Formats: sequence, C-alpha cells, structure tokens
Amino acid sequence: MIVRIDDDFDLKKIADSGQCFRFNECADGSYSVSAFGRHIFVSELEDNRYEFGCSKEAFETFWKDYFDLDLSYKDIRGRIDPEEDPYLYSASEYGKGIRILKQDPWEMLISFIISQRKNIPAIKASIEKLCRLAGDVMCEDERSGVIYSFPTPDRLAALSMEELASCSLGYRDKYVHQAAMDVASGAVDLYDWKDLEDQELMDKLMSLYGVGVKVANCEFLFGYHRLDAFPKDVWINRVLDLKYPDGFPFEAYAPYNGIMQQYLFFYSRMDGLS
DNA sequence: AGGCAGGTTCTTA
DNA sequence: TAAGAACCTGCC
Repeated sequence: MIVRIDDDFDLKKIADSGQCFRFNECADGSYSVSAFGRHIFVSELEDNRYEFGCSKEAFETFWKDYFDLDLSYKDIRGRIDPEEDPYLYSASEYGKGIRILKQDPWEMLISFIISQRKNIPAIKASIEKLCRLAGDVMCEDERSGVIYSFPTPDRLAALSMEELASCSLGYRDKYVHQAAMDVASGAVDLYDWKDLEDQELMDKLMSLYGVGVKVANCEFLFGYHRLDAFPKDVWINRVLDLKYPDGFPFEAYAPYNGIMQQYLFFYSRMDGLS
C-alpha cells in the first residue's frame, strides 16, 4: 500500500544508522526490512509517499508502529537550538530522517551482544550466518535474494557451539549461547520485562552474561524503545570528549536523549571529529 | 606485522 | 573499587 509520510523518514539513513542489521537496500533501490518473523519491501516514491509491500491491515496494525510513525521526530528535532547547541544542530540536520525502530527485544539482545568490538559489516555478517543456519525462509525475491527470519530462542539454543563458532562470533559465542538458553528455558522473559521500571529493567539486562553497560543501553533503547537511553560507544565518547567537554545537556532533551544520540552517532562517523 | 573495531569478563592490587 | 589484561575475527 502507498502511504504519505510528512514526518522525518529516510530509509537509507535508518538502514545505515547502526540500530538495525537486517534492513538493507536492494538492487532496485527498495529496502528489505525484517522483524518479528515478518518481511516487507519498502520503496520511496515522489512527494513524501512510500510504498509498503503489505496490506493496509498489516501496515496499520504492525509496520506503522514498527517505524514509530505516531511520534513526531520533526518536533523533537525542533527542540535543538542552533545557537545553544550548534554541533547537535548540525548532526540533526545531517541525520534528519532517522527514526528509532521498535525492534524485537530478543533479536536486539543477541545482535548487540554480537556487536561488541565488531564493526557494522562484521556484525551483519555474523547475524546473517545465524539466520541462514537457524532461521526460516521468509522471502525469496530476485532483488534481495533469500531472506531468512531471525532464529527463535529455541532454535538458537539448539545450535551446537561448533555451529555458533561457524558464524564468526569469536569469543562472543558463549554469550550468545547463554542468552539463548536463558530465554529458551523461560528463566528470562524479555517480553515480560517491557513493563518494568527503567532502573529495574536496566539491572535485569546488566545481569545477563555478556551484557555490560553499552549493550544494556542499546537493548534499552532499541529493544525496549526507551528513548531517553544514551548508549556510549567509542564514537559517542569521542564526541562527548571533543564537543561537550563540560558535559552533554541531557536535561534539555529528556525524554528523547536516545534520538539525539542517534544523530550524534550518525554524524560522528563522517565528521572526522576535529 | 601490529593495531584496532559500536565491550565485557576475569584477574589482580 | 579500579585499573589492566585477555579475548575471536577480519580488515587495513
């Protein structure tokens, strides 16, 4: 179906923003998006219109929420004062169109456990191998090739350590295995955690094997859509050190600091940070 | 060849 | 409690 979107919405920037690893541009310029065992192609048309390769019902009940289309990122961006915070303003102009997707906490947990000390292409490669090994075919199309679903906790927990090792997880294989066992066994119920208070949720996440401050904050932001979370990776730390020596004004942007983090992260990777 | 990449755990003081 | 080392793998 065709949808007109007047708010910030840039498929390429979202795909490259580092929050998602199975959101890819296809040969024809459309984007392949996978989430919660579903898959669609989305294409940009003229005049802020987009074609979503799904029914109106699927769009209204699922994808609209997935893309967080009820929240005005334009308004949130408008809070940034170019005089007060020129660096963030530049970053937000550059990153205009980024949105925080409402992704699956299970997929995000495993994805960000894998992400530690890896660059984005390496993260994507590992996840792709996992999906081929333990996911199901969701789509087979010449523009995208075969698309597999993200493995369920049961399927991932059933993989041997040799199979996990074949996905280039390196020393993270034991973290992934443990997380899969915890969730598959029911000892950890990620979906049940969504109603927890911030601090309690953060404590639970930090208690997982292989999950430290950075990964927990990514899970918090991208898996639970807690938009005030502000994950600090090497890029963000460089920005904070160089551009915010007196501290980042978190209070000015609450409860949306996570969106500001995305602009800063996206911008920092091209800025050179001199 | 040696260093580093969207960190975390483990060990040692 | 805090600093330092070790860790898989792939790519400069």
